[in-house]
Amino acid sequence: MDTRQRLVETMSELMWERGYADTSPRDVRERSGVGQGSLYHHFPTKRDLAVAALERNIDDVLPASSGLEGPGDPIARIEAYLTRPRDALKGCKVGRMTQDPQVREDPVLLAPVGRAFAAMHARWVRALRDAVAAGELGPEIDPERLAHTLMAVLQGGYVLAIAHQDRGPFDDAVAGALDLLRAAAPAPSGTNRQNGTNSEE
Amino acid sequence: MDTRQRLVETMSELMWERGYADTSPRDVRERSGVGQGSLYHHFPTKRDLAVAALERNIDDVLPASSGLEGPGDPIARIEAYLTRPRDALKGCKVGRMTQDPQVREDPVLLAPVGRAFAAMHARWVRALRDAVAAGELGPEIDPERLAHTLMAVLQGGYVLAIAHQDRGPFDDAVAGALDLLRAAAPAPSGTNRQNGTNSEE
DNA sequence: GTCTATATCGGGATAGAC
DNA sequence: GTCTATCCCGATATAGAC
Repeated sequence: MDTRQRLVETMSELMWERGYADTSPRDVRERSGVGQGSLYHHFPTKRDLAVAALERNIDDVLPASSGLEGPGDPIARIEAYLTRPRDALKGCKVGRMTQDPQVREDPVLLAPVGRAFAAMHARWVRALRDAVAAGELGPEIDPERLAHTLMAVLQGGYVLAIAHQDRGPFDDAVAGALDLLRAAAPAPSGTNRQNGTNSEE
Repeated sequence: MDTRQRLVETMSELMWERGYADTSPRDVRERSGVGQGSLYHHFPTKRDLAVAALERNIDDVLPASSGLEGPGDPIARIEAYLTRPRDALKGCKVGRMTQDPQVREDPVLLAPVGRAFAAMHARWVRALRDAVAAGELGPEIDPERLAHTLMAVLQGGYVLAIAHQDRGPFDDAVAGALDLLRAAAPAPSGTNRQNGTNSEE
């Protein structure tokens, strides 16, 4: 791995762990082993390095959601994505940035975050539309809204987990959302949840 | 308002706006107009001031949720609390703390946050239990879980709003949660949502 | 490209007079 | 209780040699 890559990689880690404002060029140098001259050769400012690191973190997180558009039963895809393993106490690499004062105030840093959330939202919307089309969610469900709701459950779940220093609340938040999705499923007759197939009666 | 109060008040504002790590004693002095000597007379360290400010912010936020334990229809109380006016782009005074690296690492600062979330959770649980008891939510609903889910919707809604620099996603997240709650309501025969009273048929 | 040296500034206090 | 002065350190670079 070349120097530039090492810098980006290290900055990405630190931004996940400590955010942008609280990560210093010194921290990056020390963890990466890259010297002062090299750092400022590759990235004229801390902010430039942060932009690269942020893009990297986004590229790291977005692909994980590709399963939402997968083939397969829409609700199963949604459930699979919601319950995929996550380090609840570390939080979201991307969502975290929204709480960093120096990121919030800097359109250049905030823009990629906005784009990433928009891309996630689009995926959610497609999956939820599929679920409505498949009759797994009632027609009264608005996929655009519900997409935001479910993204919020994840982002907020991290907040709860960190506040309690316990991943339980995160898991609860997700499980509660799934309970609600199942309870909201149209079930004209019989509420058998064991059989996910769309048997025609 | 005396000096000490002014310091706490100002620190509270700044912690809401910028968090703990990124707020300096200097910022506090400049906004409050309190001199250097006074500041360190009342609070030996920045951290001590932060603890006081944090408690203040918690006392500011918690009472707003008292309506959850209302009298009145449980689902109406829940809806009223979820839709109460909030400044989505500023975020939660208390939840914000969980993303501040220096707060996360400091048990003394994190503890009040954990207690506040636990208190909120308890209120949510009581309201949701009431809703189940009133037959407004199905018996398959677990109030403990759903409480975390709904708290996460709010906390995560702030994240979405800031990422998009638009309160729309926050409102969507809340509205989507309400849609789901209504869709999940037991409706043995007929799905009339206009009439929220518990008519005995 | 990388190294070492140097510079400026603000953060977070402490000291002691009034 | 409040004021002014002072201190040390780390953040964020810049300079110029190798």
